[in-house]
Order: sequence, then C-alpha cells, then structure tokens
Amino acid sequence: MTATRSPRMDPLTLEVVELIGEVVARYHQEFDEAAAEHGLTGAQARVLGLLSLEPLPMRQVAQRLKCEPSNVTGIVDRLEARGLVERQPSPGDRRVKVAVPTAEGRRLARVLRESLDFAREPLAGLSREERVAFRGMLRRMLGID
Amino acid sequence: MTATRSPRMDPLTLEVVELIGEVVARYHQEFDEAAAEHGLTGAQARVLGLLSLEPLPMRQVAQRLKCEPSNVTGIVDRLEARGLVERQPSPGDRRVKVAVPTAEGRRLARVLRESLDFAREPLAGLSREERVAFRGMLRRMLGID
DNA sequence: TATTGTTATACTCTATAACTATA
DNA sequence: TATAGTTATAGAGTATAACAATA
Repeated sequence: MTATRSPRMDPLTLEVVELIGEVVARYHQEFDEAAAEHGLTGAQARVLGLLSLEPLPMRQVAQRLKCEPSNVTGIVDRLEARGLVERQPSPGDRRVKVAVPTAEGRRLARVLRESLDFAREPLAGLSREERVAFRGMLRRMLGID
Repeated sequence: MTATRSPRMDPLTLEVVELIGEVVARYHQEFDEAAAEHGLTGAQARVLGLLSLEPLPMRQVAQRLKCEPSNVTGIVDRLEARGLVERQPSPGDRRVKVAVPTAEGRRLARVLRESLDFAREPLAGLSREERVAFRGMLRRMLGID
C-alpha cells in the first residue's frame, strides 16, 4: 500500500482552490453585511432578490433556495411584516399563494443588488479578453457547456 | 435628473458577476453536503478545518469565523462531544482554553478537505497558463497584491 | 480594571411530521 | 388520493448582555 490517498494536487491548483474558498467567504460576508444594513437577514435578502426578478409560488421559492417549503413560510412572513412582499392568490389554483414584492420591496432589492460591488469593481479593471476567459473558467466549474 | 442610478455594467461583466454568485452557492452546497455526510454542520466542519491546520484559543476561533466568542462555545461543545476536539489549558495564561483536534478529528478534517472535489476537478482540465490567469483574477478580487 | 471564556436569552434558519384546504 | 401551504416542534447558529476566573 502506497502513501497516496487522494488525487494529487499541484501547488498552483491548491492555491487556486484556496482562493476560491476565500472568495466564497468574502462574498457571503459582504452580502450579509449589505442585508444587515437594511435590517434583513441573508436568507430574507436572498428571497427578496429572487422575487424582484420574478414573483413565485411559495413552493418554487423553496426549490430555488433548496430548502423545505415550511421554511419559506417564516421568511416570507417576516418580509410581509416589513411591507416588502405580499402573498397573492393564484387565479388558476386556489391552493397556490404567489409571493410578490411590493414597490418598496423592489426598491430595496435594487439597492441591495447595487451595493454588492465586491465582484463588479475588480472586474471593471479587466480587459474584455480577460473577462471572457474568466467567464469560461467559471462556466467549466459549474458544468455549463 | 437622469435615469442613471448606479455604475453601468456591461452584459459580459453582469454575466460574470452572476456566475460568481452561482459558484458561491454551489461551493456552499457541496461543502455542507460533505459535512452532513459525516454528521457535521457547516459551521462545525469549518471550525474543525481551521483547528486541523492549527490549534487555536476559543477567542481566536471566533475572530477567524467573524462571529461572537459566545457562539464558539457551543460549536466546540458539539465537536468535543463527538470526540473530534479537546479543550486544553494554556500554560502561560490560565484563562485561555486552546481548542485542539483529536487524532480522529484530524482524520475527519482530511477526509472533508479531500471530498471538496468541486473546484479541483475542473481546474485539472486547464493549462498552467489558464490557471495562472485565473489565480491572478481571484487575487485581484480579494485585493491581494 | 481588563480580558477569557461561559451562561442566559432571544431571534432566525433549518428539517421533520402532522394538519388544512383545495385539486 | 395527491398537492400547496401552514403549523408545531426541535436543533443549530447568531448577537447581546451579564457573569466567573484570571490577569
């Protein structure tokens, strides 16, 4: 039996993997801070962002969040109590409730989106070719194409 | 007053920002799943990973996690109950308790590290030049250099 | 007095299971 | 009977404040 116990990673790849971990941590930190500045938790801000792109039935919100539907009830309850979201009945199926952002909810979602400068700012300093290359790498990591 | 309300983002940059968000979500998902397969939460796995690199006083764990010291008490309590971590007195200062992984804790930390193939696998398909370029981009995003 | 770690408390997020209204 | 949403419950992470032991 050899000492090898997993696929070997060269120092460069190892460094890149570690950098990705740091980017992930930084992204979450900045996202949560931006949400907290407006009195929202990370989960609430994420749901508000989803709904500002497209109103969704409760169950579909859960699918996007990859969590149980019962959790969405509480998150939307709190957004609704803040006047940022409303539950609207679905015409076709009376069981379904569609979560729709209010005007204030849409406004806040836009503010939150714009305050996430972490990624945008450094990207602006890249050439178009560099950004294309970066996009290609991210796509490969996500299994796109 | 013009309609412009924030720095403009070209479609390519916008797409890259969105891809980064997806990578972040995917990274967290895979990390938490790997932890759950071994009966740990994400926070517990993260602390165990930290300690496997270097034993740390409770307060310093909180600083690395960017959370309040009182939270670390509970996380380390659960790791200790699982036999993965021990609290050891500090020789120089009797107020300090150093969290040290046990042999089993170090073993599990290594397994968790190796199961995070998400980033490593696609990186292996890149040329050295591409990886260097990717590293440079990540560093700029983190403000390194 | 100041610092380290803990306890107590309250809130949020999470999964599970049971429930209701509707299909 | 199946599905959408909710409620009830329990565990975990989080911040705040107050506390004990030590410096």
